[in-house]
Amino acid sequence: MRIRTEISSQYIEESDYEMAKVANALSHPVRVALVRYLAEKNGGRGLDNVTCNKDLVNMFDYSQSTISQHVKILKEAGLFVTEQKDTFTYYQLNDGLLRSFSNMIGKIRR
Amino acid sequence: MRIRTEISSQYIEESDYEMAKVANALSHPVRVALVRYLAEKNGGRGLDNVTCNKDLVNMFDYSQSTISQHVKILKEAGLFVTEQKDTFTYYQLNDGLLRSFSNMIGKIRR
DNA sequence: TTCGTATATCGTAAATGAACGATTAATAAA
DNA sequence: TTTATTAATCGTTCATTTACGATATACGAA
Repeated sequence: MRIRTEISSQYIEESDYEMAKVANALSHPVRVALVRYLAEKNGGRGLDNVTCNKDLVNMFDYSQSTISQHVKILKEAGLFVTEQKDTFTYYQLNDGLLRSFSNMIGKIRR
Repeated sequence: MRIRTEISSQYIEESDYEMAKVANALSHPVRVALVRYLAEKNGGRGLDNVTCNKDLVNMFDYSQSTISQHVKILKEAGLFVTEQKDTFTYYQLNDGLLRSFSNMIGKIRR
């Protein structure tokens, strides 16, 4: 996402930037699948059911570094939150942001 | 959106590609604003109330060619539909796709 | 300590994206 | 016919993205 900052249109709102940020995180099929996988795996419960990086690498035919980078993008957008445990990094989906994103779409539509 | 096609993960689904395609179209704040503008301007009524390219160029501080390119991306994703009338190109929002996109998010969340 | 495992990060190549001015094509107005 | 307007497209420049292998770090196990 490369955005011009010098001149800002009077019409573009802060919420447009927020929406674009989340949409950007979801703009690659692997990242959509990663989100879906986490949503299917953990229903918002404790860490027992949460997925670590290794799981994701095994799940997708991409290298470890590529998965790590996709996860980083999801984290930076706020869709993934992480928790460290020994050498493992556990991921959880930020369902609140996903809901908020959905609400933003709804707001545009009505 | 640049995607590897040779090796396809067993986990990535067709719907992930569809979601990514729409998300990609919404991954720039100007395009989000364009969608919002059309949604606000036309409530799905006739062409009288629909917006042409010139309107958009006046609304946003971007060059005509840049707006045209953003519109093209929205059209290719299916979010904008167009109708020609004289030298004017009128745009309308494909609300059905926006709703369907929202539904896909809902499907992931539950 | 040494080895293996787990992840993040670096560096890189190729592809794509963003923004613009200039050009083109098509119609309307003069 | 000439001129102006609308909007798409071309060509260019520069930034970012994607994917990977290699490296670095950090911890646990042997």
